[in-house]
Amino acid sequence: MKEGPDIALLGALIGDPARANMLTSLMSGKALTASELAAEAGITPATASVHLKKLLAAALLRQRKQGRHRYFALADDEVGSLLETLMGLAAKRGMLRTRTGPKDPALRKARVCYNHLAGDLGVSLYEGLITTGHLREDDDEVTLTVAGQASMEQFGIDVGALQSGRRALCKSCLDWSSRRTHLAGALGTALLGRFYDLGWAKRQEGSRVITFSGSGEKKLLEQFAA
Amino acid sequence: MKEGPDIALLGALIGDPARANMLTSLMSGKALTASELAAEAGITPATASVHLKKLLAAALLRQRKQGRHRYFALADDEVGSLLETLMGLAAKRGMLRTRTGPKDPALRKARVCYNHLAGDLGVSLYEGLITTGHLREDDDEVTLTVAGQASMEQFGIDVGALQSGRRALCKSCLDWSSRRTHLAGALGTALLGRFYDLGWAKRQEGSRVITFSGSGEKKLLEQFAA
DNA sequence: TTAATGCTTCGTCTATGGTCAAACTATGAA
DNA sequence: TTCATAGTTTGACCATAGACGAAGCATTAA
Repeated sequence: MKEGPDIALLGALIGDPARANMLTSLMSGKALTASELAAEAGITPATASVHLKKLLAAALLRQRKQGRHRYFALADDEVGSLLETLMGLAAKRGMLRTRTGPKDPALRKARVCYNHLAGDLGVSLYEGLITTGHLREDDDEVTLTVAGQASMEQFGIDVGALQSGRRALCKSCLDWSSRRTHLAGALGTALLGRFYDLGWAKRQEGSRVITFSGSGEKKLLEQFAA
Repeated sequence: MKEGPDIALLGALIGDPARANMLTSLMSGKALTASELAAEAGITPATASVHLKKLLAAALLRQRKQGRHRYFALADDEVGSLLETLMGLAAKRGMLRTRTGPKDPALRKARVCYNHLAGDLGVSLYEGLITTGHLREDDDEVTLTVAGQASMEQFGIDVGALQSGRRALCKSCLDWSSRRTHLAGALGTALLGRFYDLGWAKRQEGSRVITFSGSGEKKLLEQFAA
């Protein structure tokens, strides 16, 4: 038996349905209160409190006190990517949650995946960037080409600043609704932010759905998926 | 509650210590038998069997039957990367396993697998026989060529007698230490027997380790892996 | 102060699921 | 054939941990 990191601890943490629901809800990047998370998981506040305590202890979540509320959010991007990886694999294996709820086609079209664009539009964006030569895919590695960098700068994204950070510039992320890949990483986040700034899209309150205006969607496809 | 992939299922699967140990052991890419995995996890074969069944059902592992053994390996690279992500995060969070155990490098070099030679030397032998045209591989079928038969006769092996038996003359066998194939079947057994007879190697008492003399190893490689 | 809300802690209950021994099946060797 | 080894299945046992209600803090508003 070798020594090494204990993945069982992490797995068990994610392996409880209530906690998994909480984590999934937090993948939008938005911070939620303890009560909201309890409702999201379908448990009483008392039980939720126990779960949140464990998630905090493992540093999967961070907490911010604000008045009588406690807001919880994913601890960092790494936790987000781990959850994304898990969802991708679960989707491929056909492991779907059975609990029914409002079926949401909007969620399938465009939503935040942690903090970048996912859904059909996210996939279109990604594939458009590939075919137009802005991105290159080699063996699961995704890189921004010179032409792509120029195009991004022109679109109002400071690629140099993004590259200087610790975070990977480009990363592919498996989309669970369409089972195809979309763009994650610092660039993915920056692009989504720019879409907000330009008024092309905005996030629906308390949901992971992103609503694009008619013209916004059109411009997005023209610009990147032509 | 939204619909989506069920990451709790995956998490719970990885969250059990015994299963986590098995998965971690398989991260080298090597295939291991059910018994070996049981030992790795520190549980009885019965319990291991239950766990392996679950991991197979979730398509986290794939299985290859080989004689009395069942070799298990990670299903694909995606499972591997998920585990790596988990280990990375666990390491960063300071979640470390403490259990330690011995690992035998001699076992890795040369050992008996049933009655034939396995380990690095076994793999070298097999690959040498292929490249020198003594063996031919077609779609998991392994056959001795005419040139190979002559060479074996010259080496002191009565191929005709082996062929008359019920047992298959040549068979490939997956090597767990290098995850490559080596030679099994009647010919594999006969070759190992000849190595013993010639004094090139002998079997260590009460162990699966085979010790080759310096000259024996050299002659083996000269003869078959030149 | 009092009341209301948000959340946590405590005590208890319960069920899920991991564990093993023993019996059984399957494959190979003698 | 008979024996040995590898692995699975079954059934019983039991520990873990997730669930809730009630009570206890903490913060805000009046």
